[in-house]
Amino acid sequence: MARSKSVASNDPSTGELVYSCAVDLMYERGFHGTSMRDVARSVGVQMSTLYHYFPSKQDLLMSIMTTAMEAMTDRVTEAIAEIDDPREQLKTAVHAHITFHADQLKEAVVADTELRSLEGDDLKSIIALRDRYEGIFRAIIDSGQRAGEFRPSDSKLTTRAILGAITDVGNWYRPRGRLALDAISTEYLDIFMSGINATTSAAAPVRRRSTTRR
Amino acid sequence: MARSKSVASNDPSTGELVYSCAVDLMYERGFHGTSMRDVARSVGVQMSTLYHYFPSKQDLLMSIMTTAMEAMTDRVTEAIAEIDDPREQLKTAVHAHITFHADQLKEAVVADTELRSLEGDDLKSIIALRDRYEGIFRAIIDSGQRAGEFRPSDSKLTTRAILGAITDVGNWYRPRGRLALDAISTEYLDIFMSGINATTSAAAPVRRRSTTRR
DNA sequence: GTCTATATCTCGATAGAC
DNA sequence: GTCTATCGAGATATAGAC
Repeated sequence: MARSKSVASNDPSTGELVYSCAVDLMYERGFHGTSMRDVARSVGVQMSTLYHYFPSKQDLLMSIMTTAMEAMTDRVTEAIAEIDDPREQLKTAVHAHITFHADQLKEAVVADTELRSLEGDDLKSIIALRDRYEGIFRAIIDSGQRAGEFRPSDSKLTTRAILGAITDVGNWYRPRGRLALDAISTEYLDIFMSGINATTSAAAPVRRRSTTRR
Repeated sequence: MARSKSVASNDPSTGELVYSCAVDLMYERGFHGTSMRDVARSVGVQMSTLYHYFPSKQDLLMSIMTTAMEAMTDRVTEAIAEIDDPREQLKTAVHAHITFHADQLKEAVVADTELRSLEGDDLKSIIALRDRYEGIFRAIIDSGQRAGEFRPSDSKLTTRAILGAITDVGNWYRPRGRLALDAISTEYLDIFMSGINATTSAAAPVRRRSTTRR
């Protein structure tokens, strides 16, 4: 499990390895379930080497969570930047959120679940990033309601319902699983947009997924 | 924060206090973030006293998670027992899940989030309880699709979408919050049943919540 | 930049008196 | 059933050589 000798040219640096091994371990066991000894063993260095790159375990977590939250925010912001229609914006934002959770699964889950391991200013800082992120989705819901495209509802609650569902994808998604990523986000979108009822939308197509796997 | 002297007659026993203080602490800091010393201090006894009631910290967690999962399963099972219509069943099951997360918030969140702190047979045991619980919801979705009341979809994914959203309630719900419990479950149900679109269900009533708080 | 070595503390758990 | 006392392991973090 430890690092092997470099052979190719652009191997990850030790600093990058510390970061990524910490992400792996904290994804599986959580922050408090992961010791700096575990991280060092996983990287293949002595514990004191970790402290050359990060001043403390808390700092290591902050680095992971900040990076993940900002990457996720950038991804969604850029995805919807050129779109005006709220329905298309929501579709795109949901897809971006889900694909981020798929291809940066571990970072995303750590960012989603380790708020309670932070204290003081660190906690405030990440809460601010989270609120900003939720605000993107809520703004879409609000604008859709103002435009009459979405029915009136408590937009904060509606936002939480959608984000709760699509963030949960990180709790079960596995890269080589049964479902293609597009199928997942399409199905979620259908539920949010039209619900599961058969009667109120008789015109809804009976869309069946192909058997394609990614 | 420690226990004060008993005055009334039916105070909780020490064993019950160990359990409930552990739930409180693990809800706030997680299993690995909570030490047996923390629990003992919170109860107001010495650490060795805890081991008179629970043979290990793992066992204490198992007791909490098993109790919570079984209580949640019983609650939903009993709630839908006399109901035949899948739509009514889903409505009732969602309401039961959300109210359980409201009035047994801490136990529920611990049960929802500490799977990764378990190992071996304990892990298998709780996974079995979780699968059985998800199975209740999936059976409702399946029967609704067979009856033609719900549109065809991947029922496993649909179940996860719904459970993901309503389980997330435990991450933000606070007893004296802005929203009444019934308003929360009604809004979630509306989204699952009919979606957020305005156009596909022009007949949908513009239901506005009263300002009542619980 | 990585090592050896260690300081200091807290962890889960137990022995045994009362 | 609760206490005092303690064990051995493992925690975060640092000092200082190379």
